[in-house]
Amino acid sequence: MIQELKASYGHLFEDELINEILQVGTYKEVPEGFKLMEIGGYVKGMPLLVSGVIKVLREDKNGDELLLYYLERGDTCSMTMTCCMGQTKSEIRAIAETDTKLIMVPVQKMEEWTAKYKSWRNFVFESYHNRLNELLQTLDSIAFDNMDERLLNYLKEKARVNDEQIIHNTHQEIAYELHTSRVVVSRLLKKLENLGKIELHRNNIQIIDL
Amino acid sequence: MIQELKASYGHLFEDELINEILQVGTYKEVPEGFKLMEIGGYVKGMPLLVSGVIKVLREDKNGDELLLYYLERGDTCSMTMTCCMGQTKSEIRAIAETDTKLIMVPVQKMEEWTAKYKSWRNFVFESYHNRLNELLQTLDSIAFDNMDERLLNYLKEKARVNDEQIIHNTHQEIAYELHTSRVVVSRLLKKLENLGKIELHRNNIQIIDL
DNA sequence: ATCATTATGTAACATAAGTTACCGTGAGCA
DNA sequence: TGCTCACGGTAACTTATGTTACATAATGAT
Repeated sequence: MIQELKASYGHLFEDELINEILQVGTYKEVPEGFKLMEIGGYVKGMPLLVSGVIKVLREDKNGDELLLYYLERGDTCSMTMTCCMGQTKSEIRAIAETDTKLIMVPVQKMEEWTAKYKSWRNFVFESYHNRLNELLQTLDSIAFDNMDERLLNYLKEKARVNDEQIIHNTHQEIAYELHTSRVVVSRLLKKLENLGKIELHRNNIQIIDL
Repeated sequence: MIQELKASYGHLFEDELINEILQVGTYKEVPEGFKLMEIGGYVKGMPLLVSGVIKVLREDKNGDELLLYYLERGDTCSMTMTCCMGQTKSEIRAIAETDTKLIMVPVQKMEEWTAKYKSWRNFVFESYHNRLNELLQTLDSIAFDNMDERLLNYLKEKARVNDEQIIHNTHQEIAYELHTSRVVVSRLLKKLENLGKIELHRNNIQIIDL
């Protein structure tokens, strides 16, 4: 755990804080698809992401989803922080996009460290900053872009976080995360294929040139 | 200034912090329509809202706007906070929806007080929490609702923050804040009038029963 | 090999929203 | 009074997206 922690957070936190984290934090590995947080659920710990990717989703009245953003190494979940503090329920769902390693820190420490460590304060504020900006970007995309642009962004982002030129998803799954229908996704993907930007295969999409 | 501050924040902050705010803060009154923050602008102070309403807007590539949410008494601008800390530019525009009174606090104090005062920490975190949730609600509305529902929400929210049953806006202005066209707004407003929910007049809308 | 299941392709149609155009009305002003 | 102009009403049309339906292809299980 100590190597993992230092590798991802050593440049951010002073040694004393690193030691505190080691004492109270618990190391956790979760497989792809693991649900880390459910809407309406209470939060007991705050996750520090060591490796892997977590996708954060929002749900509509019918139970359908919408992808908000990804969390990556060095990130933490701001929603969790706010929830911890206020003892309120989670507004989002968090699912491991890939196999993921993380360190869980008990909620109480969060407040304590904010007073005690400047580096922790910076980390927390920067974290909020990043999450707010990512939410804004998502909102831009939904409010201002057509579905074809959103799909293109989705493919790019997915390829980036997974560091792969092949998207391992069905059209149905993509439709679900973009909150649209399978037919629409198939239609637009076919257009992208005809433009030579991607190649469509069963269960996966090969990115040629986005 | 001291009465204003105590009235809006006295129950939140300890006396010592109130005194610090009085020493370094500057009292400001701005008229309706005043631009408090521009996209791309740097932030020198953090606003504590004493009275009035501020609307927070996002801009698309073409320079058209979208209303994100309102700030009210007791609120502060989380975007400002994050910007201050990171010395980054503003991602949003803030305009006084009504005549507004506020106290501006220099950025440097923000960090200092976070270490020093528990009540300030709570205030800052709660503020982030509220803003994140409001952004999520806005996002829900845009991602999941049709324009008629968004319009309805808009009217309700506008009536609420201005504490009035008459909306003093042209259809064009409403269209602008919802990021749609005047014709669409007129069309949907007429529907609402036919349903007996509102009455349309020149330059204003009388709310009957939303 | 046969069959069931799942993924994808595609047509045909429905609907919400955006666009263009034109008109009437009321407010303010010369 | 009459002119101008901003505001709002509405028709007609386009486009993006959602929906339904069905066909075909790939996969895996038996």
